[in-house]
Amino acid sequence: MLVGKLTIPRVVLHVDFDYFFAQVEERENSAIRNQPVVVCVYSGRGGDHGAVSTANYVARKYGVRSGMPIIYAKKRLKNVEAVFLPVNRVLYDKVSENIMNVLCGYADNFEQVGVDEAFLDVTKRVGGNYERGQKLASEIKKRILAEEKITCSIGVGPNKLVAKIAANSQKPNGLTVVSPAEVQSFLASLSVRELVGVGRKTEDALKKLGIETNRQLATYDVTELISVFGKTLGMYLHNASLGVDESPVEQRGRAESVSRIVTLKENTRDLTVMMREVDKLAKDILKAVEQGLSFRSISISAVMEDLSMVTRSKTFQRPVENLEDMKKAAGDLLVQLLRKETERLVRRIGLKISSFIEEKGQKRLKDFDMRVQ
DNA sequence: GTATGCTTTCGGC
DNA sequence: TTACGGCCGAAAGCATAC
Repeated sequence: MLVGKLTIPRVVLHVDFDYFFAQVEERENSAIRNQPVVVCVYSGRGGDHGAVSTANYVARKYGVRSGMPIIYAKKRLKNVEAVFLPVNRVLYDKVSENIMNVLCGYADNFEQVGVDEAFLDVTKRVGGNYERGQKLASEIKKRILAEEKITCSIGVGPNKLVAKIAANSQKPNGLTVVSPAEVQSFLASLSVRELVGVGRKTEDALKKLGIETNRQLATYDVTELISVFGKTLGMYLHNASLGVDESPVEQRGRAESVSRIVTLKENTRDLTVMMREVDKLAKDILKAVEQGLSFRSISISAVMEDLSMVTRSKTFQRPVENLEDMKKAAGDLLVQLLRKETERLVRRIGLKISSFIEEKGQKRLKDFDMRVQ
């Protein structure tokens, strides 16, 4: 108890850019502000084939959602003057970079998550004070609006888990502060599904124990949880339900995987046609991977005509050396996959690499440098 | 048993 | 009535190691 009083609580911010891609488009053309704006990924099949990436809140009012087929969104907006735009990743990435640079300047520790989210540990600069934390969050919102004309939603809490749930609780343009004293009552009534680490299966398993809310999870016997979910997940669930999360805010390293996927011109089972695409994907992936980095895992995925996805992957003992080896492995996996999938046609084809390792020469040099210092 | 690593599928944006 | 991207990391299921 004494320790608790002497320890300064952490102050962590989760910043989430509101309906990011569509908001950037609104910014670029303020005339569309009050109309439904739907940012789309058009596939290579022409017309309105493709899916919705992001929609602004005006469009959401009409039921438009991320991942929805474009044609379906159009139906919902047929009586309204709506704006459909193709994704412009180069632009969004630039805006994201600018904002991330601003955010970075406000943090003791900074962790970017994807293109439109970040965690900031600001404990030191606010002296563990939540009123100052709230002020800082408010200042950050103003600054981002001033510099980049973008609104965001911020959650403030004693750790990443609570900060993220807080940010999610009020959108768009929200600011939600959950001080350490408020954590338990804030979480109590929320579904366990809000916790990072609880997917559909875990949710179902918890439901079987009669647990649906964090309150129920928090009061459930922890040894019982461990006997059902194992030590790691059991302890995690217990702590998370109480808003306890010690994971540090820290800069992420490189991505753990790099993948590309493409929609075929038409559904097929023709290996030659598919390998032509795999060749392009492989080259594209290698271009995107930094020099001196190699990988041990290759995965091929096929989205079938009914949109179900099937994947095959292989992890090698030694790094994959070149494009030829990569294509060979991918081809073997694809053949393997098609031997199992004997009926359905393939609609989309994807390739992924993972299990990255520094190349030997480089690593040794780095280790040596460390040692002589 | 639990931890760890690999494979496959899921889900958020 | 149907309709459907691209990317990432998380989740889940398993096999094997400890």
